[in-house]
Amino acid sequence: MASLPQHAAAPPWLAGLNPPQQRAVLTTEGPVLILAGAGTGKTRALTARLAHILFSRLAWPSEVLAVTFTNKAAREMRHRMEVLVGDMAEGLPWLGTFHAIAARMLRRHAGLVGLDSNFTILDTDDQLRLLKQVIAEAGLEEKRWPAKQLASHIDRWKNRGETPAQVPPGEAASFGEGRGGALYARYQERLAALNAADFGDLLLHMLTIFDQHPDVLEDYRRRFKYIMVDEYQDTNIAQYRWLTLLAATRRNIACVGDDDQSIYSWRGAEVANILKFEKDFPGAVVIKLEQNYRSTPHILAAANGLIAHNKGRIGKALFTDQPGGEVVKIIGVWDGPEEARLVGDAAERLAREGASLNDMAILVRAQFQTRAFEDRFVSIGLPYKIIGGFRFYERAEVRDALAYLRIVTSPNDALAFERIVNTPKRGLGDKALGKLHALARAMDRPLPQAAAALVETDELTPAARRALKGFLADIARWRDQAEALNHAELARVILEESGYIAMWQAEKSVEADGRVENLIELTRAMEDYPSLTAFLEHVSLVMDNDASDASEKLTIMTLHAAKGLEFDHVFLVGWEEGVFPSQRAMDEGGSAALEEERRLAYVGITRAKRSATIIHAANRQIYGQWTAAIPSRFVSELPPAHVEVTSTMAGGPSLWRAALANSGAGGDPFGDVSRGTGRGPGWARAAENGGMAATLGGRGRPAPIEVRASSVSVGLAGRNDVAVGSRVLHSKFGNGTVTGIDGNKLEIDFDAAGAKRVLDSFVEILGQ
DNA sequence: GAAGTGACGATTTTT
DNA sequence: TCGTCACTTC
Repeated sequence: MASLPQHAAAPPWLAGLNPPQQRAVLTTEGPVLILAGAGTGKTRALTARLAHILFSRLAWPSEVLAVTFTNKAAREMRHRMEVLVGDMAEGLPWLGTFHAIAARMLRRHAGLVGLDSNFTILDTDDQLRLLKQVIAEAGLEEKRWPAKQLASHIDRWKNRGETPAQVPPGEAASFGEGRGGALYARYQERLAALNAADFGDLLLHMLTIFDQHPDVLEDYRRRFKYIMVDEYQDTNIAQYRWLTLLAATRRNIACVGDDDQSIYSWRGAEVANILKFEKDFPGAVVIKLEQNYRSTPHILAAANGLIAHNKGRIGKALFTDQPGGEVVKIIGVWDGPEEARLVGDAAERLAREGASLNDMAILVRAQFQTRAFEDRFVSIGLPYKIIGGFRFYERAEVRDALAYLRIVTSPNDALAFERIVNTPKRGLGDKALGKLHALARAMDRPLPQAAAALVETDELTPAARRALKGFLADIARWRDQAEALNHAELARVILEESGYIAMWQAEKSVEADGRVENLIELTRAMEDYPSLTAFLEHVSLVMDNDASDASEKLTIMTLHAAKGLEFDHVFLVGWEEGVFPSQRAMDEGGSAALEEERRLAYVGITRAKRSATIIHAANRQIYGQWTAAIPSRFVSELPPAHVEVTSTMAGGPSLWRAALANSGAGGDPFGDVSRGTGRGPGWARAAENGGMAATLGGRGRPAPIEVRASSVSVGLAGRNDVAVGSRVLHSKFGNGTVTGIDGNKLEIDFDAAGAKRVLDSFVEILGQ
């Protein structure tokens, strides 16, 4: 208490903040909605606000609830707090993701919902396997009623905070011959029996506890003097209810968000939450952060102009003090491969001019678009990384390894047991496992206990019995060793002795090598945690995979994954109707979905600090079909004063102008393409012999340099310098011998990577 | 229990 | 088109 900030001098945490940011920091009492546009220093204001509360002794660190969506955001906030307030940040026990905080709470009150405080947190994979069992048990056909679909229903219900009893009957009936609700209820029973909770349960159980035990709620209400929420536009109904319950008495809640960046409605996020904030919290102060510190004026103007086409926004307009800058480039190209070539060239040019590849990103709408870029960059040797796809802890081998660890720490973890009982193969097939399941059900005991009983009987064949007995003995031995060994060491012992790592080492493929590496990395990562339990809690809640790689790489990722990031140079590719905005999204969600797609475009543009390049192709291969495409409607929604439209096609600009003026059907130049030449192999040939050019109004352009569709006949795209037996070099897989030729595809037996099919344009002949 | 075959379907993804 | 998954076949 010695040095309370003086009112006369501005406290240090306000230094460098603009007036609205300062207001966001200083308005601590009562509900506050901070509308923070892209690049307006949101995190900075949020951390300063937290520092202000702590330094001004308005609350102790343990009395502040600060919630984020991702671990990354939580980590970043904690890190910034450490810089601002030093040690005090360590005492911020309630800074974390919704799930991490809810899990922490739930462990304290688990008994109130029939769980033990050491309950396991299931991930999607466990959840799915459990649901499969529930569906099978109900006598439903798995084919007609896929577990995945039930999982998404249950997810949706949980996102809305609905227990089985609260699901609207009509909706519950829509799955499994009217039994959706019963299946949900049964699933919850099974979870309770397993002493497990899925992600959705973490919050749902807390809501149940708050409803049924007002004293618990009251306790938290008293504790949290200040509540802060990041990315408020992404909250779902359960999170919203959880927050409003906690904030009800003190009403010191500050929500930060941007309705224009709401892109997760398909995951249960309710933009409505942010739109109705003032209604929920009468007297709320609304602060808009609109000064952008990231992008140049043209980029901002383009983004503003685009998002202005959305209705139902709170409304705000970003501005910047920055001068000058380039306009947003819009480039029309012939097809996907050309798009990749163009981006590759542009990236190399920027790199030559001194830019770092780390400061460039290609943003795609959907994962399938990454492929063309990967192909191109592999062939020209441009370093790139693709963000997304499988995360480290979702990989099968990592999950198997974790199951081994789980079965050692929690003897009754049936799901873990089931996962690895026959991995590696121990000769325990369907028959043996069937008996095991039957016994477990008859005994009404967890699987591992049934296994212990089963080996004492003659039920199993001698071989199976021996195998199961051996496996149980292994587990018991590891459990004993757990006390003596450090947990990372224990993990290594387990992976060795179980034969698990040997199983992958025995397999000669690049994937298997990668898996072995992942297992080694896993045991290494364990060393960063004090105990096995701490590590397991970490992996169930902190599923991110920050592969820190020092080398410079161009980033390829989805628009969704790019939210919150920034790059000097951004390439926005595939801006075609159907691709972006996504046809599927629009089919499913109508005009609301279109607006969300537009917000996604807005997020994309606002990632760019110095340059934004939008590309659209006239022809695109989707699911193997060549399709003529017209430029995205978003292209024509960009304010003309801030963009420059070009095309790489002869006679292009005028055609594209026509397309821009009328991006609907009728007048677009590519309508002719689809009618005139159809699709498939014929297309490529037409392009080759000029037939395509003719349909484009006689102004031909050279055929695409690299038509690589495998449907193109050998004579067109195949190369004649390779033969079976040729030694070749591939930029990704190294040296190998050609074992077969199929058009422009080669079958190659790589020395290191094994047999693969690759495109001939990717290999270099080494001589016979 | 491995390997081959045919049907199917295919956004966005965090925890 | 291509990858996944369930199911057949040796």
